[in-house]
Amino acid sequence: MTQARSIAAQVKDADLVADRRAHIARAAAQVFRAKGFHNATIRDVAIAAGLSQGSLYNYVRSKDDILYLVHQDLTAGYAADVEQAIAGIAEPRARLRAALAAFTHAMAERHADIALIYQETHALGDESRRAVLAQTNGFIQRFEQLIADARAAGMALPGAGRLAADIVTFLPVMLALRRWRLRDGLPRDAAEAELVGFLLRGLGIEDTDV
Amino acid sequence: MTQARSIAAQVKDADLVADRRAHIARAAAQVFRAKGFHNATIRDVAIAAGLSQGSLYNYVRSKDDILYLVHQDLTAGYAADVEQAIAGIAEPRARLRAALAAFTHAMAERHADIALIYQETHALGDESRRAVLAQTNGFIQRFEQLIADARAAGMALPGAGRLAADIVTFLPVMLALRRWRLRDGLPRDAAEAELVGFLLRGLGIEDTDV
DNA sequence: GCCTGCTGAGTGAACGCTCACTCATTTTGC
DNA sequence: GCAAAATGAGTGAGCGTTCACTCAGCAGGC
Repeated sequence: MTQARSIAAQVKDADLVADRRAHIARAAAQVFRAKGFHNATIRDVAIAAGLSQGSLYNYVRSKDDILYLVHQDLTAGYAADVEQAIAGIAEPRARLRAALAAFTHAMAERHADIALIYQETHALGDESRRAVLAQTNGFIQRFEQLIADARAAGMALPGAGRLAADIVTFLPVMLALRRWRLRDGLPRDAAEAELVGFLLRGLGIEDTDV
Repeated sequence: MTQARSIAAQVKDADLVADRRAHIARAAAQVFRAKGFHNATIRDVAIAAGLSQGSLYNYVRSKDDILYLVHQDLTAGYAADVEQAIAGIAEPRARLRAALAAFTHAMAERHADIALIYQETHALGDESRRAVLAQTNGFIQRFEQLIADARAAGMALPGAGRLAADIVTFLPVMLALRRWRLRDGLPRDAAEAELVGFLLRGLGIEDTDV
């Protein structure tokens, strides 16, 4: 499902490669957030990562590889947030609710990274993009399952579960992509709460449930 | 509100300038959709518009100006769709419902343009971006008004109207930004209908209303 | 302890190419 | 005949990528 694309490295020490790539992904995300992918240069990334240009190319074959590493890292980041939030919860509707709240919170918290993903995914090469979308697809399917379970436990969702999973994993992205407008509105946690409320009503979970 | 940024032209005939700019915007949108803003060259745009590079620069000062024209044109496009859809409807809740349906349909219909906007707005220069966001802001405020009217007429919206306007003008964008996933799901009109239904439930409008 | 040779990561100047933008000249049309 | 508009070769800056070279650290022979 989450078919990771493997990247050949010049350097032979596998642990070193993994460490450096993680480091490169963090540094590059910072640079890309600040300047955008296209305006950022390999030199910028190398400096931010504390490497020389040449050395950088020992861990990565191209600028596209770097963008791919960034995507992988960020996507894994918010997915982990959600997993952690539902780890201890068994009741299906409470579980779904917790997942929605955690995802929504992650979108607000990581807004700059999320905006980066939505702006630059199209800049990935075909192979990289496919891999990243497969990863995202896996995440959405996780919600499909959560919704199916909640439904089995009595949630009155009208319509198809597949589209519902798309909706609940998309609306919260608003907190990242509409930041220019939301900055001047409600305080962040109030906006998060209202958004989750909207999603629950849309799904047919009454506030009195659970 | 929708503060248009004025662009100085080399050519003096104002009508000619307006005509050519509209033409350039359409041609450029086509090119940008196909190759992305950064990979598209001024040459590409000039050829698509049937102009020489030099002539293009008589109507536009920079590549940024072109992207700005594209944004203006596309944003005005879906806004006009919505206006047209609600033109003859007086009852506030029916009016809101029609606006939601029209906007949702426009997002599906114009998915490639919408994806372009969301991917490339960040590539605009500061001044251009501010102008474009002001234009979008005006559109969202239109929905704020529609929601306020529907509320006065009895819609049971919980929470703040400002955020609700953000939500209803954001969720349908999913039909453009998640096309890679939705393509394999429900047929387009079924997806649109379900999405509108979700929004109405979220807003507190019962299907039995109106 | 010391010398020698080897390994492999690190370096950054240089290459080759692309592209936004300019401008001297030509064409158009009134 | 002249002002307005169109032309497209030219310019120079910028960038991803490469590669010939450096050098720290280690193994092994004596």
